[in-house]
Amino acid sequence: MSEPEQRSALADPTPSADDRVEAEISDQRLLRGARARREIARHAVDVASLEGLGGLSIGRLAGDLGLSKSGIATLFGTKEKLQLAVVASAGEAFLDEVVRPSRAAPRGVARLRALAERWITYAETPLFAGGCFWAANLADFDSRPGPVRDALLRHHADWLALIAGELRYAVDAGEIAEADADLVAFQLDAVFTAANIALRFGDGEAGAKVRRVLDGFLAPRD
Amino acid sequence: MSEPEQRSALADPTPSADDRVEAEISDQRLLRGARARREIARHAVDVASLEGLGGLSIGRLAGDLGLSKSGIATLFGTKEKLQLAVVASAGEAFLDEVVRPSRAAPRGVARLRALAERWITYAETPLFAGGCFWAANLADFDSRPGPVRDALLRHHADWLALIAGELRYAVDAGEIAEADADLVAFQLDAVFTAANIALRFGDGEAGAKVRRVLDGFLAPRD
DNA sequence: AAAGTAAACGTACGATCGTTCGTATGGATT
DNA sequence: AATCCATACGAACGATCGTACGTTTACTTT
Repeated sequence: MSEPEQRSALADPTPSADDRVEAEISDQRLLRGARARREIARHAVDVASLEGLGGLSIGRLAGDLGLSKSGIATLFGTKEKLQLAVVASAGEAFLDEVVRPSRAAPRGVARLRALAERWITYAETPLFAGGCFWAANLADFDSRPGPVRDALLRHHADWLALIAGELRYAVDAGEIAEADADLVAFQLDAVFTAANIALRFGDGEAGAKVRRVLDGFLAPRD
Repeated sequence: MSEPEQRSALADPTPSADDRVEAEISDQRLLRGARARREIARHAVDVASLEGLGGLSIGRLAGDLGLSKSGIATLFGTKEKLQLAVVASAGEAFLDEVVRPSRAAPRGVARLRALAERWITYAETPLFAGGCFWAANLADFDSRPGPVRDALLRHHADWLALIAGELRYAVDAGEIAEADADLVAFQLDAVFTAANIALRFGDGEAGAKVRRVLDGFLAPRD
């Protein structure tokens, strides 16, 4: 199984993690399974962003994808493992859509703005049919202990750490005034999440609100 | 059916709405039904704050309360009506626990602080076993059109309007510097929601974070 | 006293849930 | 060539879901 480990997927470099994994597979059977798992998980992310991870059902997925219920069941073994695969897939997509592109921008304020713009696009686009996958599921699982909750929490912590890190960089570089990076990151994430919900409820100004809040925090120091 | 109407329950005065309704009932049968409905809905709020409104099941409630499934079904007619009753009950509880007590404080900054303190207690206390009922369910239903979504949205809009109103008062009274009340309300609500999730994930400092953010917004003008 | 109505229950329905078993197929290993 | 293994399926399982029907009980109305 090699060892992908779990040290902050959001900070990890290297393009497209599971493509690399698939490239190492020589056995055609395992490759087929890996592809099938990936495709199923990707569709499941859409469903879960709409109905929630808890509302996911194997039968629903089978119907959507024209597969058999038992086929999906054998591929993932158990529903919880399916949910974990869905979380991992959503993490990959988030990495590709939001985090990685922002690395083109220089660290600090510029990268924070890039992250925000990417995030707004990510939340507005029906990439995930139901909006932000994390916002939809963190609340669902916050009172439901288990591996799925842990995985969601881990991603959230990584995301907060990513924002706080850029904020600290911006402070150290003198781009913005001294500030409690963790608290500001907390606020920014809160605004992201609230904007996602506002978007889902038809508030077309949600993106603009995010930009205005961000402007407030990233004002040049004097 | 008299006419309770729906003009911003959060702004409405008068103590304890459904007690008043019950007082007007002379028919013992209807009174019994009203009481039963109320008790079921109250327990369902707890369950829904834990598992979500979507995860609510009549059978589960029947088991918890020692009633029959069909008994509950007849009392509410349909599951959607049950969900609406649960939303209404949660609104009443929120009104009693957070909004009404804060009216003891004078309008403006003082009342905002009172609201925040009340909210922190409300989120920390296992009044609702799973934390903030609204935070748990707004995300669930944001992509699920229907009366339940509308009811949740209505409450959320009332809540935002309540905060924004106090902010405007504080600005007009010269307590705080000029600010976009709607945007600040948006941010405060976002922080409340994020703090609720943080609390659910064991972050003991969530309450402190809310206070620090609030302090930032309520700093005296100059 | 008779008729009517709402609450509460038991039972049953069709549907869907997650999971398991047996089996067939095709690639890998020996 | 024979053996092993992972994918994929059909079928079936026990459980639970929301809902509907019929009946009993208690209270109100006529």
